[in-house]
Amino acid sequence: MEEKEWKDWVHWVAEEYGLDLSKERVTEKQRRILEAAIHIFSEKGFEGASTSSIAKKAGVAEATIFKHYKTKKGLLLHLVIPALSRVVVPFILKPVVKILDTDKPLGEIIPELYEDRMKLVEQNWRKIQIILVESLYQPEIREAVQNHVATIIYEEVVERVDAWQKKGLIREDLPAYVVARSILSMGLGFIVTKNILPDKAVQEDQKTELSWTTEALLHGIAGPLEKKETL
Amino acid sequence: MEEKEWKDWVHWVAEEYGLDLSKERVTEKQRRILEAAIHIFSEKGFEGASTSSIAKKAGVAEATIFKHYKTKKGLLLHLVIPALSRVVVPFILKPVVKILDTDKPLGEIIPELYEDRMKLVEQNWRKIQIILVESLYQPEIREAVQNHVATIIYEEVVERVDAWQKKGLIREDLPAYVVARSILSMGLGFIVTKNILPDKAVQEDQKTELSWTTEALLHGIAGPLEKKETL
DNA sequence: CAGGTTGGTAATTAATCACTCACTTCCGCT
DNA sequence: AGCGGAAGTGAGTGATTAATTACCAACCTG
Repeated sequence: MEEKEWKDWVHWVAEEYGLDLSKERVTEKQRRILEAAIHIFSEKGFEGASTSSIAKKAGVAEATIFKHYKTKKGLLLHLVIPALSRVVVPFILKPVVKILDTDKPLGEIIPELYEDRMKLVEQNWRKIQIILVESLYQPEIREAVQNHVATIIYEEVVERVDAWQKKGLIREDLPAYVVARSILSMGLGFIVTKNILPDKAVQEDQKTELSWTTEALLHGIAGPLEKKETL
Repeated sequence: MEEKEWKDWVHWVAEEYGLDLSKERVTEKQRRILEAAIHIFSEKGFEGASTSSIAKKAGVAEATIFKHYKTKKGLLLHLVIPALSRVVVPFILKPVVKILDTDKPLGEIIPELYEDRMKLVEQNWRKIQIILVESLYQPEIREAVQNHVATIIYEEVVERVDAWQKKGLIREDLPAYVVARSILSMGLGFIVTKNILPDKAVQEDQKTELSWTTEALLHGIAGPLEKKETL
């Protein structure tokens, strides 16, 4: 189902902005334009980046950009759309297969998931940054992120949690969506603190840090004198 | 100590950009310029906002902006600096007094802290958004956020956790900074999901949601069949 | 009321912006 | 070989940009 909605959205954007997404043929110069655009957009932001600076960095005439992408915003969307689908699909599909065919305890599965999701984020960081920032200013991108990325990831996690609850691996006295939010929050918080406070908030090697994080997530931070609330 | 460093930074910025921060006297028109700038910067981003549109929204001649703030960036910093100090100080000072003179259990203290920190974020959301986005592109702002906001908040939380660990309220087999990261992560995750997935990720009234979040934080999400890792 | 400071502005500036046009070059196809 | 369309470009376009100028009016202060 999400597959269909996603294609609808892509099709809508393509029509709205006159993008030609059908031909996958990209010339060398087009590749260089996209690469230069990723760098300059992520360094200066969409509005702060000039098409002339992108052309210069790509070693291409400015008119070439407009030949292929019609407008500056068209160029942006040509970056964003493939990046979204390339991040969404692995986020959704990989955990499913990975989890369904193992019987490892959560204490091992979760840090593994965190680890390769973080690798994905690191590899695509520039693109992700562009998408996050521009989703604040461009409604089409915001809607795509909300409806075609965040929602789908979240629902996928909720579904997994639900199954785990039935197996007794997760507490059943908390709603599945609260548990899902907790799992995602701890991962997000790890990434954020690792990037803005590298030496304060992440002091050991990543494996150790992730297993501590998982331990806190699974069994909480309360000490012996803090009594459990009755739900 | 953080007080001194903060003032140093403000002084440095003021000198670097020729800002006059000494005179607190603001005329009516200056107030309207700042207000218009907050709205337009947060809607279009710094680069996307034109000084002429700010002037128009403020009902002021464009030259008036430059009379007072010298450059467009000067105007930005005149927004950012007071906003930073107005967010930093309550974030740091309020929890200390609030916690030191109560003996409530963490199960009550933590949701209260989350709640009024969230109120603070909501009230200052436009300014916070500007600061976060521009810290990606403007090194001075990034450094201020890292060194004068994030670090200080983080260290404050670590200090609290340390004290709680000695009282037995928090597990002692996890490093204090990991616990602090967990507390901040759950709060951040709550705010983020509440804003991008309002109806999926936050379904009940805020009080209930916060107490569930706290419960997950304090006692974990693991079920009876997930055994505790030996640390 | 002379003299200086401050708040405010209309008009203008040079630079830069996204984008277009007329044109050439390249390449696959028959 | 040669045609046709796509790829690519140099030289601009008008509009908009941040910032400056030169100037006015209202204020204190002595």
